[in-house]
Amino acid sequence: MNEADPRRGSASAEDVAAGAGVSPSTVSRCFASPDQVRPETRRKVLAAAERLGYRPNRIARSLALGRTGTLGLIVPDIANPFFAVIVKAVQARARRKDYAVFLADTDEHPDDEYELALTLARQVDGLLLVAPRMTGDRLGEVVRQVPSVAVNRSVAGVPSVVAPSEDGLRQAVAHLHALGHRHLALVLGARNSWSSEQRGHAVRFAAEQLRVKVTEFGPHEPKFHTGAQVADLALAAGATAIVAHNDLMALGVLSRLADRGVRVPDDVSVVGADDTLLATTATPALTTVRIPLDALGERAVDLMLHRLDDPGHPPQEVALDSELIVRRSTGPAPRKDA
Amino acid sequence: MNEADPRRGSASAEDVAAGAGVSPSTVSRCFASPDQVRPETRRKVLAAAERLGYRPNRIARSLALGRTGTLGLIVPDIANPFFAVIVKAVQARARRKDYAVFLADTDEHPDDEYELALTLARQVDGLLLVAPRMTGDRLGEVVRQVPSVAVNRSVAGVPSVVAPSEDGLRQAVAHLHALGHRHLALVLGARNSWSSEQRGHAVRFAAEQLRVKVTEFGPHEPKFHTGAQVADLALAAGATAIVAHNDLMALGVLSRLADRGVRVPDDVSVVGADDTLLATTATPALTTVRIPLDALGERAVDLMLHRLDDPGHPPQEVALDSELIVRRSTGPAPRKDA
DNA sequence: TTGAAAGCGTTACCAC
DNA sequence: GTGGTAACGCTTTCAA
Repeated sequence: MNEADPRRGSASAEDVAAGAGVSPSTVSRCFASPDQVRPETRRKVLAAAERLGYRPNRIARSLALGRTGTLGLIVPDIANPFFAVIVKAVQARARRKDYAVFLADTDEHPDDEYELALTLARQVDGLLLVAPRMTGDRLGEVVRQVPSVAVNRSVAGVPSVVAPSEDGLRQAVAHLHALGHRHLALVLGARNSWSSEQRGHAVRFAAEQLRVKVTEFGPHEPKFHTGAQVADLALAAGATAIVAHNDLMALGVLSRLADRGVRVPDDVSVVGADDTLLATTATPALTTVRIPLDALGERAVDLMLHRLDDPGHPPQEVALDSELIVRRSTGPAPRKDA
Repeated sequence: MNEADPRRGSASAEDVAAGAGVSPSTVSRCFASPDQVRPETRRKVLAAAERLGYRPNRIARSLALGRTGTLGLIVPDIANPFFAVIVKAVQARARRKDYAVFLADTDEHPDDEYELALTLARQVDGLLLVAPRMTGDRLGEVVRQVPSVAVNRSVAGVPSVVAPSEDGLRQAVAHLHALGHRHLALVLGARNSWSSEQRGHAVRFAAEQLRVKVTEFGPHEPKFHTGAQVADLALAAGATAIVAHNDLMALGVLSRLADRGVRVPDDVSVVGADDTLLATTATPALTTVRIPLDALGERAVDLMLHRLDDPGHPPQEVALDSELIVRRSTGPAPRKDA
């Protein structure tokens, strides 16, 4: 390596060693454990490193150490605001802890998810599986290969961090009940979605307690157009409030209702879930259940790192609270006799 | 390595070699260039590999090869739908080409961006810089260290892929003009935003050609609430159509208009830009200028890979077209005498 | 405190 | 076709 040419593939520890008149070992120590080297020597080395634009090669270090300083992150769909926020939080947290993040988007494809997990397994220290859609068996296999943490899916034996929407949804049903609604439509999400099932349960249970009638629709792909589709069915069923699996579907509902001239919240109330950007910017703004997505991501990283430090640790499940955020899209139920 | 224990840190090529009664070299060849090894031998090796759950260690391979099979991707903010779509496209394209993606979110912080780029430089084959905010000097430095492609920023000497919004905005103005609008409000974005200036120019120019009056507002932080704020001003100025810097601001406009009982598009037409998820899911759906974000991401990867294959290639700038997408939020101008 | 040398798992070159 | 060997850049004993 030519000193005057600090470009691609640039200086190695050996170059720096030569430049500082020390051995490569010492250079390594200067970066790994600076206090094991005499201050004067360290200065010399650091100067040479600076001059040569030296940065330790993480690849080589990984090979020597057996650790990569990298976390794998697998999400179903980054373009989904829900996951985007989690990704961002994970990214930020990991970086604070000096970890890089390998990102993989499965496009909601369970098979790809499994393959990706297996591939990533070998090149990361830990794997963060966000809302994994793969079967429990496969998940188990992945977990056996690499330290993993599941986000937003609870599986026995797998450390996970979830945000049960029970609290928020219970609040939502209570809110609607208080407004006089006695019949609500429940719009389910994807077929294999753990969170959809869980949300369904929560609504059903809360409604039963309050003697509110529930008509269910779905499971459906949690998309805008399926929301729109369900709006008509919900209306036909006579529901005065619609609780959607997520904000996106709620927006679909809103859109279709507007097309039909049905007023929100005067004629029908609509509730979303997740409190994504979509909910705040909708017209009317969506009443929704807020999931602390950033906290989800952060806790997942923390759990992972904790686990890496202490591999003997038993699997742990972290649960965060959700809460109802009331906005314009919900209002008093229309009077029957009106 | 115990044969019966194919778990973490599992079998190496040497283990497989032992199991198959061949040398490590042969094992390597079986995966790198299978046709250079006799079918029978290959079968033996593959069987042993299967049995041991062997997968080549990418880290070690990277070190030996000097290539990582990884692309670095740096974005200002993943939670921004605009960037999220690009990330997704890059991810998908890279994976098709057997590249993994290292993701870094800078949180719009130019200094972090620079540091991250330098760090990533050593562990990826190429760097994709999306809308980089760092200074030209630093950008140059990064580019000298690692093959890079800039997305949505055009810099001399740096290969890049950009999508000027001129076309789409010209179409937007023509569209409004054809509908009878003769006075439009132009809502600018951030003060130092290259794209805001560029978009402003495009609208002004097109409007001048068609003798459409333009009243400008801003520059403003490109947020929802600033859009809402401007709506009243635009109305007061007598504009019948509002062209916003991006979809988010357009939604702000929509929201405020709804609050005031102003109908869209009957009383006022609204146009956004970027065609993010927000535009499609708005009520009414937003007429907007589509930037082909996925194509932007894909082309960036292609450009990168092309460059890696042929390092002698001169920097190239790929420009993609933007186009107007007409949706419900625009309609005929209200008649003056009505 | 510092240096020499072995090793991490793979690939590539050169013999056989 | 296949095996031996060096090399990738770093960390880490073990001696000095």
